[in-house]
Order: sequence, then C-alpha cells, then structure tokens
Amino acid sequence: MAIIRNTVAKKAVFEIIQVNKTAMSQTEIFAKVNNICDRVTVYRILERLVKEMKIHKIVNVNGVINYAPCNSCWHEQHVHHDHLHFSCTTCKKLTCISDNHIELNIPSNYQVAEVFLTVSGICPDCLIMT
Amino acid sequence: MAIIRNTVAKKAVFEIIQVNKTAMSQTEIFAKVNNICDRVTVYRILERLVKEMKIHKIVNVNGVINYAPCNSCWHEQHVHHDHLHFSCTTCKKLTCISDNHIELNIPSNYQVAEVFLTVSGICPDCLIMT
DNA sequence: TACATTTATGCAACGTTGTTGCGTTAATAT
DNA sequence: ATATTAACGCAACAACGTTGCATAAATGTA
Repeated sequence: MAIIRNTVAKKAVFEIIQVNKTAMSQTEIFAKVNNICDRVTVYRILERLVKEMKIHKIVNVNGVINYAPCNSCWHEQHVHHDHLHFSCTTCKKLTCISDNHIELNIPSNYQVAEVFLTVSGICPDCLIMT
Repeated sequence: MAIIRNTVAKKAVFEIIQVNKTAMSQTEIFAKVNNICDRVTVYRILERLVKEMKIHKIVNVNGVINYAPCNSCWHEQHVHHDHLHFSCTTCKKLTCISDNHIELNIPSNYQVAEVFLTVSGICPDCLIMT
C-alpha cells in the first residue's frame, strides 16, 4: 500500500529544489530548510522524492550527490541521451543542460540502462568574472 | 624539486591497479595490499599516482571514487571525447571502454574542460548469468 | 469533529570514506 | 656509510550517509 503523505518538511524541501536553478546537495538543502526538520529527515525526504520521480539524483564529478527537479528531464526508468550536467570548477554549481543528443558506441554485449554525462569547466556566470 | 620515491607500498598498489581489469575503489585496493601499509598511505599513494598520471580517478554513479590504470586513456589535462566508463548495476564493477567519440552540443558561453561519460547497465559477464 | 491507522519524524548512535598533523622510517644521492 | 627528505604510521578529526526505535502528525473514517 504505502500511502504517500505530503508533510510540511517534504513540501519545503521540494519547494527549495524547484526554486533553485542549479542542483543542490543534501547539505545545501538542509541549510535552507531553517531547522524545520532534522537532517536525517532531509535524507529520507530526498529518497522519497527520487522514488516518486519528482526530483533526480546526480553525482557530481567530486562524488557528492546532488538533487535537481525532474521538469523536462529524464526519469530513472528511461534511457535518455539528450541530457547533460555542467559542473563549474569555480562556483561548484551543477547545472542541467537539455537538448544534447549523443551517439554512443558501446559493444552490443553490454546492456545499457542509463547514461550519465557530466561536463566540467567554467560556467557563463564565472566566465564573466575572469 | 620533490624527488619521487618508488616505495614497496607504492609498487604494490600500482601492481594491483594494473593487474585488475576493472576500476577499483580505495577500499578494494586496501583490501588487496594485505596490510603491507596503512590505509592512509593507500590514499596518499593513489593521490601521487594520479598526479604522476599513472592512474586516473573516476567517480562512479554512486559517488564512490574509483581508480584505473592510465594505459591508452586520457590524462586530466586533456579533453577527451572518446572514452567512456561502464558501471555494472549487478556486480558493481566499473570498466573503461575506449573508442567512443561523442559530439557535444553545449552553449558557447560555457567553457568546457573535461567530459565525464558513464553508462550504467549490465556488463557482459553478468548478462550471461541471467 | 474525534478517533484510529500508519506514515513520517527526531534523536542517538553507528558506519564509511576521506583528510590532517606530527613524529618516525626508509629510499635515494653523495 | 651517511645525510637528506620523501614517504609512512598513528591518532584524531571531518563530511556524508544510514539504521533502530520510540514518538508525532497526516490522512481516512465514523
């Protein structure tokens, strides 16, 4: 069964993720909820939101897990070759970039499920500062 | 200056990484060195080997950092679009797959440095077991 | 509106991965 | 053989994430 409840903490976390333009880590999200709930709760809410496919999980190039809203994006079930993440080495922000169709050339004896494509470099905002 | 020394522990770690066909985490590597040295030493050796470009660092889809030998592969300094990592969801092994040229379509106001391309799914070895 | 059900939470404790400081050991050059 | 200093061991810490269990609060129903 498992009836999903829409709690205040869950609404707050989802709101934070949706408003933010770039992907956020659990630490950043917890810092923004203003002690409305425990840090463990944030972990559990994120886990649920991923399962409900309202947000998605992205591993940054440094290994830190980030979360972004699932707007026009892929879902875990589907193979998408047209989505990309940009990791800025200056401001550390992780941004989703759509419309990036790529052709893979993987041996046929591998069964592909998901494609993770992350590009590191300098984002437009930081490039201006140079 | 910084003269590089070829210690027994370093030789052992490098040997382990080279012999193994798939990329390994620090934990896996440390488990194989048979207490020849401390776990902190393994971290420091890996750091040095990366700097010397004898091995390279790959972040797996779960956020765990893995290490693989730098044979026909890319170096951190260069942009390579023809290298790919396959992360098996069954055996958790991370394998390097070469010859995978991809075309990116990133807005020109982003300055690209490195491309990280990881594909998850089921590897040939695990596919046979199905 | 009050109550029952059970999902979601708080707290505490633990686990893993990775880092830092500092005194000691051992690899290389002379 | 000795001096130099890179590399190491140990201990302690830090960040990130997980688990168990008692309690709180959403939701459906009377």
